[in-house]
Amino acid sequence: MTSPYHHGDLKSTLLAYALEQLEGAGLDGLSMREMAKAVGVSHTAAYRHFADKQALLDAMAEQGFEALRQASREAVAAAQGSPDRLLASGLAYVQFGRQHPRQLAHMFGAAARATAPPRLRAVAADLFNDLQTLVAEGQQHGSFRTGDPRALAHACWAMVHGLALLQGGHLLGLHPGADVNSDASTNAVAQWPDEAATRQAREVLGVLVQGMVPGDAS
Amino acid sequence: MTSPYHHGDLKSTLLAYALEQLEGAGLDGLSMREMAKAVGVSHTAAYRHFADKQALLDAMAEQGFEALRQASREAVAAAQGSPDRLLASGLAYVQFGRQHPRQLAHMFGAAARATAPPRLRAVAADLFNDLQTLVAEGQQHGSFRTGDPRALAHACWAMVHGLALLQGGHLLGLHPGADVNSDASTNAVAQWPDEAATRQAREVLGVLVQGMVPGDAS
DNA sequence: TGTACATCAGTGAACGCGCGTTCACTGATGTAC
DNA sequence: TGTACATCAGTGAACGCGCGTTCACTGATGTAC
Repeated sequence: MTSPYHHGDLKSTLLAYALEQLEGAGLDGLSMREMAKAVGVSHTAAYRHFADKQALLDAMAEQGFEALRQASREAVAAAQGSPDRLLASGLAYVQFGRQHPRQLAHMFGAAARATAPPRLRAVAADLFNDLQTLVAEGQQHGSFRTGDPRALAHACWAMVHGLALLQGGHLLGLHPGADVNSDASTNAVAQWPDEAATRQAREVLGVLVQGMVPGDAS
Repeated sequence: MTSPYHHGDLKSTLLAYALEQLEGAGLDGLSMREMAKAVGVSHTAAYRHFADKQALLDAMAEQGFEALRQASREAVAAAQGSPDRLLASGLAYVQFGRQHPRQLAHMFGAAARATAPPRLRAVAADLFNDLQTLVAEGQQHGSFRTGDPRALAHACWAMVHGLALLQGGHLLGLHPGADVNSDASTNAVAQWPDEAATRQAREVLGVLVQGMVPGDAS
C-alpha cells in the first residue's frame, strides 16, 4: 500500500509513534534516530517534516492539546445543564490525564517554555477558552455565581488539571494509613479500575461545583 | 576553609547546585559531568555520594518535597482559624510553584515513577498528610463540611497543585482577548509582580474554600 | 605524643555509546507542453 | 499520449560531541595502641 520510497504519511506516523513512546519510555526515551528506525525510515528522514527535534516535541504537545480539547467537547456535547456540562468536561480532562499522564505533563511543559511557538500557546488558549465559555453560560443560566468568568474558569482549570496530574501519577492512593515501607504496590494504586478513579474524580469535582454555585449570598 | 582534597560537604553542595540549575537549564541540562565541574570537583566524585544519576535526581525531588512542606507548615503556623490556615498553606504551595516551577514538576514526575524509592513516596505522603490534618481539624471546628477528610483533602491538593503549576508556567495570563499571534510577551504574563499573582491565587482558592464550607444542607 | 593502619573521599584515564544534525546524493512524483 | 524538467521525500556517510559509568589509584583523615 505504501510505496517503498515515498512513505506518504511519515509526518503523522512519526507523531503517532512518538506519542505512543512518550507514555512507554518517557520523554528522555525519545530520540530522532530511534523513532526513525522504529518507523522504518532512515534516521534523517524526519528532517523533511520537522525543522529539528524541538519542533517534533512541540508538534506532539500541540496534538495533545487538540486531542484533550476534542475529548472535552465531546463529553460536553453529551451532557446537559450547566453544572453537568462542566462536570463532564472535567471528567474527560481527568480521564485524559489518567490515560496519557506523560503527554499531559509534556503538553504543559512545552507550553510553559519561554520560547514556545505561538501555535502551541494558541491551542492551549483554545482549551481554556472552551472552559471559560462553559462557565459564562452557566452564569447566564444562574447555575454559577456571578463575577469575572475568567477567575472562575481559572479555578476550574486548576482543579481539573491538578486532579488529572495527581491521578495520572497514581498519587491519590497515598494516605496516612498506608505503610510506606511495605511493598510499593500498597502505597500507590497502580492499576485502579477506571470506575473507581472516575468515582474519586466526581467526589473531588463535587467540591469544585459547590464552590461555583451561587451560594447563600454571604 | 575547605580542604583542597576532601571537600567536606560535596553531597549538599551538589544538590544545591543541581536544584539551582534545574530552574535555569531544565532537567535535560543536568549532567553529572557538568555539575561536578561547576562545583570544582572531578567528574566522578559524585559517585561517592550517589549511586547513580537517578539517585541524585531522586534526592533533589525529596529535598523539594521537604522544602515545600516546610514552607506550608510555616505559613500555617502564622495563620489562625481553619479556613485561613488552609488558605495560608495553599498560598505557600502556590508561591513555591511560582518560584520553583521546574522543581515542582520534577518532584511529582519523580514521585510518579513506578520505581520511585520508598523515601520519596514517604515525603510526598507527608505533604498530603499535613493537608489532611488541616482539613480534619477544620471539620472538627465546624469550618468545613463533614465527610471523609481524605476526599476533601484530595480536592485541596488537586486545586492547589494545579494552580501552582499553571501559575508557575505563566499559563493563567492566556485569555480570549489576548492576541495569540502578537508579541509573545503579551500572551503569557512572564514577569508578574508577586502581589498580583497572590491576588489571583486568593481568588482561585476562594472557590475552593466555598466548596469546603458546610453549605446550606442540600 | 608517636606510629601503624584502616577507612574514606577524592582523582583521572579509559570505555563505549547514542545522539542531533549537515551534506551531497538519488529515486519517485507531478506538471507543462 | 509522450517527453523534459522541476520539485519533493527519501538515503547513508560523516562530523563532533557529551554523556554515564568503571577502575585502579592516591591523598587525607581518624583511630588503636
